[in-house]
Amino acid sequence: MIILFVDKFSRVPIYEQLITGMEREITAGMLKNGDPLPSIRELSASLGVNPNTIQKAYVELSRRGVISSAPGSGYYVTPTAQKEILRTKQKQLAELEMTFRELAAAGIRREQVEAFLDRVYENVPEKEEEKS
Amino acid sequence: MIILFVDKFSRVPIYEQLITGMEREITAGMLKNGDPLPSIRELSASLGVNPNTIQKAYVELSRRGVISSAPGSGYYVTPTAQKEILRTKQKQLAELEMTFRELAAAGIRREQVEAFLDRVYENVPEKEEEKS
Amino acid sequence: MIILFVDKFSRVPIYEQLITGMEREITAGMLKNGDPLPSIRELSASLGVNPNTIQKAYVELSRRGVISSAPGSGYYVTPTAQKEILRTKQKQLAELEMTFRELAAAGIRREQVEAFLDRVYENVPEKEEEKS
Amino acid sequence: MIILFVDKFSRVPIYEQLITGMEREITAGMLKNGDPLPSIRELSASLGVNPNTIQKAYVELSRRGVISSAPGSGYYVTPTAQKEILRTKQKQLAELEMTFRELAAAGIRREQVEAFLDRVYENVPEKEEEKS
DNA sequence: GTGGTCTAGACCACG
DNA sequence: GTGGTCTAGACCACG
Repeated sequence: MIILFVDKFSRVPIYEQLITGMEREITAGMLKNGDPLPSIRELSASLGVNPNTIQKAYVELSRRGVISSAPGSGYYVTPTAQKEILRTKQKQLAELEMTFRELAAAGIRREQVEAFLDRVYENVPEKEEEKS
Repeated sequence: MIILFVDKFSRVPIYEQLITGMEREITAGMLKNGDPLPSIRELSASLGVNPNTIQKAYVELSRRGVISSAPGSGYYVTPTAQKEILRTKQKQLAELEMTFRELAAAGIRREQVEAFLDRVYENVPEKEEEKS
Repeated sequence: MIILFVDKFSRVPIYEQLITGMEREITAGMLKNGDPLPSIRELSASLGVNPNTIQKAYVELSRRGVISSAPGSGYYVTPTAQKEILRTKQKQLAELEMTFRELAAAGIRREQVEAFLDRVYENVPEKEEEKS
Repeated sequence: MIILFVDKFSRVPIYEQLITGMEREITAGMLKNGDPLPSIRELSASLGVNPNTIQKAYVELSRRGVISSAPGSGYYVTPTAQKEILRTKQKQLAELEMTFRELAAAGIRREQVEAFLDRVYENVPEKEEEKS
């Protein structure tokens, strides 16, 4: 059972929230290689989100190689999903470099960032190498 | 002499670029307590940006307590500017917690983040206590 | 049905009149938690006020936590709207302290202020506790 | 010795601050019937305020009958100053009626306003009838 | 000169 | 449809 939430008041577009949510389901192992994704109309109904918005998220996830559509039978998780997600996350990290330079320049010390990371990484399990 | 650049084609709104740029000028010590900012019209002309856009940035910086307007006379850096900037940057860091949890969950290991931080913090001078 | 009036010739800026008017609608119970506000274009048309001016008011109300924008869908009254409005009004009262000290110093006696308050508070209903 | 302060960062125009300040000097008895006001150039120098701004305040105070100019010899306090000041303050109070209605409608209870007035009126001496 | 407000109109992303 | 950003240009009060 997939659990996704969308916050329509967020400045993050809903389709991006959907992408992030699906990626989370996959990295958490709730959705595995070959598993079917909920149909667009199903997810649209359960989340109260416009079908076009679901569609947009699915198309983008397909573009990234995380999911794939089998004509007539919906979307399913690809074998390379985990790897592709990791790749986009690494790109995201790289894009934060300018932001962190600003933080550092404003006086935020590395120790504070380390404390922040301690919070983030507590309880993060060592990810065994899964080739999925 | 203030050096600001704006990229009109960036997906980051111009007024946000201006806010970040002014904050950088202040944290870098190019603009100090009591210093006047360039007038709206002046900056508008030198950057080729509409005065309304400059004003939007100045108003937001005022709201944050970084600058203050003396109507009829212009905008000035407040005594608490450095502190207010640090405060907003700390808030920005806190808001990145979810993002980093996603990165961690996707398999980005702490060592990789530390390498990232090494790059960010090389050449960041120890900020001496400035009381002004 | 929302009833707002703006006086274009007032020395009070239109966007401030809009803020006060919306707050009045909410405190009067005409707009409740979760209710959508009129869209910017709609209100612009019905009041004969430029959309930018409407937006300026909406943005300030958002900043105060009274309303919230759901991009692509519109603005909505927040659950905490009543509380936030009360908070800003209390701040407004506090800011009148200097003004009243001047009145008192000039010889306006407390009895006269009490008579003034009698007029203000006649017909003000006891506000029952509304949890929403 | 007259003590006036102006805050160039206030949204209250400087010339209004000057008017209020002069009225305060008079109601406090620092300036009495017939006393000369500081010359415009003198006050301009001591406050660091544009002479035109001082002039504007003096003209408005003259209009209200609080001060009067003797051609060639500057401005002085009129015999009716106290009375005129009281009159304008009463008008100011009346103009606050709408504001207070909004406060009341938002849920600010009369008891809270009374507490506010307690603070304002503590230490306000009973003003004996001075015809000046 | 300065900032503050407002209009008119355009273009964009998002749903 | 919705809001968000931006430009161009005007007018005003204030100093």
